[in-house]
Amino acid sequence: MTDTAPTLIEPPSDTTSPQRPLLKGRQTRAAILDAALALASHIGLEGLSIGALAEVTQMSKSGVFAHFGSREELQISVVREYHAQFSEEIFEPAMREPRGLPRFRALVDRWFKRVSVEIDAGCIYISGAVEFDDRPGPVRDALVGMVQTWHLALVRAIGMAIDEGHLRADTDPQQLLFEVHGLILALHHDARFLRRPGADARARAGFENVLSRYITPPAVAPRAGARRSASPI
Amino acid sequence: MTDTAPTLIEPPSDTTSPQRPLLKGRQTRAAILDAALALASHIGLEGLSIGALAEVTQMSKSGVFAHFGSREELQISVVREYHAQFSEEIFEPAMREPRGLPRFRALVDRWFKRVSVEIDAGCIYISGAVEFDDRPGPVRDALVGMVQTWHLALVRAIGMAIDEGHLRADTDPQQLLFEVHGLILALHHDARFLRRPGADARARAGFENVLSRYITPPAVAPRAGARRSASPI
DNA sequence: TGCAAAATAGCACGACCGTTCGTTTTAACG
DNA sequence: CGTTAAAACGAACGGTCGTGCTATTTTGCA
Repeated sequence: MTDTAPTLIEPPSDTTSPQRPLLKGRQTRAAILDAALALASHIGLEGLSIGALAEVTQMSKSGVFAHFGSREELQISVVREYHAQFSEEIFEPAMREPRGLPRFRALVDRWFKRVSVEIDAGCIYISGAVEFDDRPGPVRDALVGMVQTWHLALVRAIGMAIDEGHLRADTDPQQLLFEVHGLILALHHDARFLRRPGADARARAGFENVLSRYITPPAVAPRAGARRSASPI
Repeated sequence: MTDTAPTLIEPPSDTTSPQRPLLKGRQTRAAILDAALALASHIGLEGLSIGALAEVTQMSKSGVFAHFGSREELQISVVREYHAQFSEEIFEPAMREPRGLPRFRALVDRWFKRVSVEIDAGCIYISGAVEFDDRPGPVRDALVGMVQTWHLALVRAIGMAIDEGHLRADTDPQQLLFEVHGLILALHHDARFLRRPGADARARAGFENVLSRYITPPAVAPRAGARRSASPI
């Protein structure tokens, strides 16, 4: 293990040395993948069609197809690409925050932004989860693996916040994650589907509400059901 | 307005008098719709195909098709059918509970059950929301309308709980709904997609957590003149 | 029982799907 | 340069899709 920047991505088991084959074909593959990601964000992974992709990229169907070998491999590549972007835009910057509550807050904050602000790019983790919850196969496996990786990272961040004393010692990290994840999903639902304007504020208010129950009480006798005042935020 | 049992369904504007055409065709239509509902629960509304439906119901494609006139009308019919079942199994029984917190609890409890226990029938409101968040048209409109009807019913129930003094007077019904809806979505995600065993318990624990923040404090000096009855749990 | 209408079947259509194959263009490199 | 392999194309295949037609069967009712 060398000392690299934190990432959610494990190196792809590097069988072929990637030094030589950096031909021009790679960059068209990247362009196709970009278009595929945008397309899948709108119509879903199952809606991805090679024909539509060829039209967007101004290529022939067979030209697009050759880069992936099968539609399923294309879908998996899109999932991996999304994972990479997700890691780069959300996980890695947040990991530069100090461990504990600030880092957890940064993770959730960027997650909120990603789900709500990005109008033209629905979250593939969310849409994929619904599309593939009853569809076994490699695509579903890839999705599950990456969602679990991301959830594990959040649980770790919560654990650190407990260790640092920012969150109560009896906090159940999985339960906290469940509740926060619910806010993300409700935000996605209200913003994208119902197109309600205030969804972002609702999610953030909900997050503060959830957090207030897990944050360490300042210095009060721990009586159940008691209100708590300000704390290290 | 006659005094009917409470329902989420408004009468279908009855242009053609439905008295005569109660022929045998109606019940095959109902059978098709049942199969379509089961099919759509697995592969989604977009995955519904008339060919697959014909195979399941042992009919010809054109025979199935004739009952709806178009695929889109079939999808809308499925949404309406789901809405009717949802109203019958969740809304109507819960409306027989006493108004206030018990009724709201009953609504949420049955909602939880519907999303988690029913293994072979994913919630079409949830899958439809993801499938149609970027797909304008009559199907999306129907989905949005019915989800909003259901949410409105919940907001009304929350409002009654506030009026009854079961919930704090400063409760924001929309915010409470947002947080509870998040728990539903997280439950759906964890149970159906990740197939985590404890999702149901997490959702219920989360509900109690959310509720504890909105419930009227038991016997503290009341600031505003809000009436309260015996602690309704 | 007979008749009209409703319900279903059968067939064909154009469009799009993923995929294969052979050819042609393009890019990399000595 | 020329050579060679990679990359892209074009056409075609079998298949499924939704949707029109026209028959044929079935149903409800006098």
